[in-house]
Amino acid sequence: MVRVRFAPSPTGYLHIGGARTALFNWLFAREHNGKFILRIEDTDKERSTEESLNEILRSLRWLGLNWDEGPDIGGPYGPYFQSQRLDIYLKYIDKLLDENKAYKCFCTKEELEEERKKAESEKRAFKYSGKCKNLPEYEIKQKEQAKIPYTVRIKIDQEGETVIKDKIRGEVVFQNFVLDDFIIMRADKMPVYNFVVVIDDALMQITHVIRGEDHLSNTPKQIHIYKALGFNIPEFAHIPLILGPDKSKLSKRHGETSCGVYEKNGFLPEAFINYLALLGWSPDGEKTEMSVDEIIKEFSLEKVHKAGAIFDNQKLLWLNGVYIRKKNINELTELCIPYLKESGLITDDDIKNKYEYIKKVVALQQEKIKTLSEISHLSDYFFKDNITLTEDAKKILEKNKQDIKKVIETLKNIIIEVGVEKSKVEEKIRIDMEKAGIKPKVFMHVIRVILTGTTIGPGLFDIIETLGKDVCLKRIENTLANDF
RNA sequence: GUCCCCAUGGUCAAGCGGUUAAGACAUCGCCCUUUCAAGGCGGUAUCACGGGUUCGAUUCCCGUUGGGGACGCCA
Repeated sequence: MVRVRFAPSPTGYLHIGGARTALFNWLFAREHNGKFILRIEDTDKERSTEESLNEILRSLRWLGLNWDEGPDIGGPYGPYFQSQRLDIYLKYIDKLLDENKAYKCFCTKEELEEERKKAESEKRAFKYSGKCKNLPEYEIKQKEQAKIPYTVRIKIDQEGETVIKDKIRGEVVFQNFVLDDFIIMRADKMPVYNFVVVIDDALMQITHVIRGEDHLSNTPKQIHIYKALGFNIPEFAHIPLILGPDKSKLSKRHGETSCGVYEKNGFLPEAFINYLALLGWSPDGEKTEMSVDEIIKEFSLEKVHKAGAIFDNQKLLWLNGVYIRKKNINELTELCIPYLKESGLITDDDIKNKYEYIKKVVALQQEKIKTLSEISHLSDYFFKDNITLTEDAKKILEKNKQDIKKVIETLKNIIIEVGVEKSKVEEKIRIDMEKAGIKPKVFMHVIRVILTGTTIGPGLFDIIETLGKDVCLKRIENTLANDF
């Protein structure tokens, strides 16, 4: 049975890199009918918050990455908060101490800091001196009685090498002498990440550890702990990092990295998943639009790339547009309504009373919007009483100054006479404008501008029909009042 | 600095010893068109470098260079 896990620490929102790590784990679990486990790494009490936790869970749910065991739903290997597993960790610390595989270290932070500086000035890598490794028993007792704080270090045999079997990178070899007797428990009795992660993965029966490449160099440390404790070593898969445009690890300084913000900005989860899955992985390089089911079916760790991939907002935006265009209009309307409401274009009453109108507007904009949030600024003239002209719109009027009055009056008569039904009004406009000696390009542009205030938008006759007779006539009168 | 990982167009990427080196995004033309999109057609653009191995290297090996990551009593 495949068991994988995603283990975020609740010290902030779920960022893009985390989301993709979660996604790859989830895909692997679903593909193999395994379990996807969510574990919260909240041993850093200072920085962990409840809000962060909720935000992370929210984003995972938004993406549809459902977990089989986790903090909110429990499971047979709980608890799923590391902060609730302290006694377990301490038990294993004691075990290593008893078996003489670890020792207490009374060195202070200051002492270590000095050694570290010294190593740096001598241009060599810092390694713990091993000063406390062979303290005589009586000295340890003495120090303990004197309540001198201590950390616990694991003994690392300097001979030999540690081989990581990685499903993506093959065998990665580290010489053991690059490691020192590293700390596994802090002076405040809190075990460190590299220790607890091993205990949890072992006890939770994790079979495959799929995580970011930034953890690759932690892995030899963890393997030593697995071995010291006699645990089975899981398979590893270190996935390439997501990079910013400058090719360094994607982070805040590259711009927006929070999943939650992508949601707010009107990205669709299916588009986001599709894009993320194809970052660092591709089934054949051919497919770019894939449903979640297809991705699950095709996913394999062996086809994951080794090199990091730059996050390309532009391509994500394009893909989001593809998904928006594929949405059926009822669903899309529902998705757009919150954005229209938030920008003050519609009220709860409008949603009840003018639903069909809203839907028409959304349908007209469907092929233009790349994110849901774009619906608002593209559609304001459908909802506002008074429109304002953009700079480009003003230019159009300026350019066609001498014809404006004729165009508008002709239009007014047409609407009064035949109404606004698309087919009728189009035919009539074309005929009457020609009679009046006005070129299509001129009247089309002028009408668009006086009805919408902008030079861009859906088809003109769609606009007229959707706005309706009253609104069209009102905007015509307003323009005539301006006296050209 | 030490250790580790990586290297096909601007970006995502196919390729797994013999190819005119796919495809997508972006970009640039053209078409469609009342505008903006969408769509259609076409163009520009890639194997980091140097050695091997081989009849033949983008592909295998070794170096160089370049990029990245890790080196905490953070996770």
